[in-house]
Amino acid sequence: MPKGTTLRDVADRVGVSPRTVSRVVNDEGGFSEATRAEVLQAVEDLGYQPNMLARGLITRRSGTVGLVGVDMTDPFFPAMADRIQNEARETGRTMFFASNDGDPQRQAEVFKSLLSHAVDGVIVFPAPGTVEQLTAYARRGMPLVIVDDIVEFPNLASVSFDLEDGAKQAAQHLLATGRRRIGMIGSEVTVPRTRRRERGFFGAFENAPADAAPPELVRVQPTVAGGSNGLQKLLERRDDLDGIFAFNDSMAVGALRAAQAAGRRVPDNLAIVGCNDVEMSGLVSPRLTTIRLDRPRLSAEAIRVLHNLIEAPGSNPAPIVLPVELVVREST
Amino acid sequence: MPKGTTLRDVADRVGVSPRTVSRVVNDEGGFSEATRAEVLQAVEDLGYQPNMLARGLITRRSGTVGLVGVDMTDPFFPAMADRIQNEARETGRTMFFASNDGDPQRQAEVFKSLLSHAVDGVIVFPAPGTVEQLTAYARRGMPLVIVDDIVEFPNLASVSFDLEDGAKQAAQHLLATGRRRIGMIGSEVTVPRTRRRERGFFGAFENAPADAAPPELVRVQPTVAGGSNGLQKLLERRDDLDGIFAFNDSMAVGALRAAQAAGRRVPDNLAIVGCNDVEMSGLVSPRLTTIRLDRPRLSAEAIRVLHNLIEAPGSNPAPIVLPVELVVREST
DNA sequence: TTGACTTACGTCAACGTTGACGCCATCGTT
DNA sequence: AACGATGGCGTCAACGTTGACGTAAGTCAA
Repeated sequence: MPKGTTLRDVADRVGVSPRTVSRVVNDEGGFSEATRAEVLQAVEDLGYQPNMLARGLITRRSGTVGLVGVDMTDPFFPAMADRIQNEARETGRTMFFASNDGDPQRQAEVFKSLLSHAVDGVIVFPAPGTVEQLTAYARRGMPLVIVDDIVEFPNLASVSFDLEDGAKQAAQHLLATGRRRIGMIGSEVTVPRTRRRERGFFGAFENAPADAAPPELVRVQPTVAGGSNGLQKLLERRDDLDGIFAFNDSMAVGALRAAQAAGRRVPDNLAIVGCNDVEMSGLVSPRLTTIRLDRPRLSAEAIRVLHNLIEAPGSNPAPIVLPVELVVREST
Repeated sequence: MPKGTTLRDVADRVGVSPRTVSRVVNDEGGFSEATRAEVLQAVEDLGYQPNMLARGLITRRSGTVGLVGVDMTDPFFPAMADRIQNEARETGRTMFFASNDGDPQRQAEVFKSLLSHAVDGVIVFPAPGTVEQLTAYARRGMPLVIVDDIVEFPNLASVSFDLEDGAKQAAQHLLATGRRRIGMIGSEVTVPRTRRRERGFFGAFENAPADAAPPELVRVQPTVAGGSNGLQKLLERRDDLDGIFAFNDSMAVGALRAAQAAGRRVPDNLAIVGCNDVEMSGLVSPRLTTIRLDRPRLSAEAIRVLHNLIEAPGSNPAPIVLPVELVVREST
């Protein structure tokens, strides 16, 4: 990119020093109304745009934020990106966008490059097992918002859904609707945050009716196929199950299909609760009872706390855990 | 963000000048093997990361590219973003991401900020009627790739699908399968690039069988509802239509629904061809015959030509127009 | 009238890096 | 032995901006 108009060009045209132009452009005060008008006119005439690289070099603020996702093609991710980008624009920042593909190595590369570009802050969906990697960046002074996990650290905020409670609600709902032999199809990817769903699920049985059987758990791949597989495994283990909680909606759909293929009627002799409320869950038949996550709110909170962190470097905000809601549809 | 490790820090530790460290880091040559090893070791030890702001200030290359879309939540957009981001990373660049919401004003703001950040190049899905706005940036020296339109200008490349030919193929297919009273549901948003589909459609009738009726055209909103509406209008105008080409798949789905609601059997007494091959088109019943676009290829070409432009500033590459393919399914 | 304050600027250096250029050994050639 | 070429550095300035500080003129109160 060739040279653009600089403060000096504007200054020369008006007949003041570059410093005065800078003051006007940044509205710092310390100039007369007449000067202000002249400078702004010249800025307009010359099409002056401040050079963020030069500005950032000295202020250590580049006017950028980063969004690091796991996989851009994840269906709900673009919506989040859109919100964050719009919000960033309103505070005069431009958004970097990258994905870590769930790979710690790759995430490290991404963060290196973001650091190189002196981003003002980053919202990240962490790759599995990278909390340490991320806190290291927070320690170096990078304002960071971790989504989907609960972390406490200076310069770092975390925003997540209360899926422990969601899982508990799901299990309680199954119990409350009379199910007594309940299994969970969990994910074989077990990082702390995925464990929480299992914790909530088992927690619901602490004061369960006396005739409730001990809950069952299998762990499979978090996919539709995994869900089918998980249901089969559960039925092999105990073929009189009457209630299922699945780790996510994809797995619930898989379980639903496998149940129907095995001749079970849902919900009559098998109830299924999913988790995540992706669009798919309302389209299958029967429509899936699931845990609804308020994703727009998650985006909004993430941006809000990121801006707070940028304004108050080094602060240590409490983790934000957003409530979730059980949506009862046809599968229970 | 606080101060990080600089060239000077590395230089002091090794006992050379910052200039030498710079040479090693950028592999410019002009240093001994021993020095090189020492420097790289120190870089490693200190966790040195070059400051792209400082580097960009002097080289006028910031190591960033921009991707400007119309609407991030557009279903196929994230896939494109993903490819571009991955490709950019391989050439050591980070990707800015923004949307113009189809609004020229907003697009102008986005470009201003990208210019501020001295992006090395931008791939843009232009907001309607903004070709002039964009060529102005190309003239200022910003390497630009315009997607979905055909533009010739220095410093600017364009990549699009040959939808004129696609529309022609669609109409020819309808004719070849015996349809003789054919209508097109066009878009009421008519910028040059949307007109091309109409041109191709009408072009197919130039050497049509003698018994083919003159083609009909209505223009409606490019949505599912618009498609339904369009079909009704066409049938009011001429209720013996036996073939429809819709501007896009959403409209084709709308037309399909309206046709079924009006008691037509598709394809028996009304054939419908869509355009775009979005996922939806293979899921409706009957599955839609449509024009398939090779979007991964589009992404790849866009990135390729952008890199060419960045390497050869001021060049004026020929517009790239990618072939499209008619996919015959059940609706014809 | 004086001195402290304020307003409206200007000057200078610094941010971290690279381009341009210079310098001193060392080496091979004639 | 003298010479040019080359390798391996270092020095200096510049990129465009802002922080820190200086200063001259004007204002106001005592």
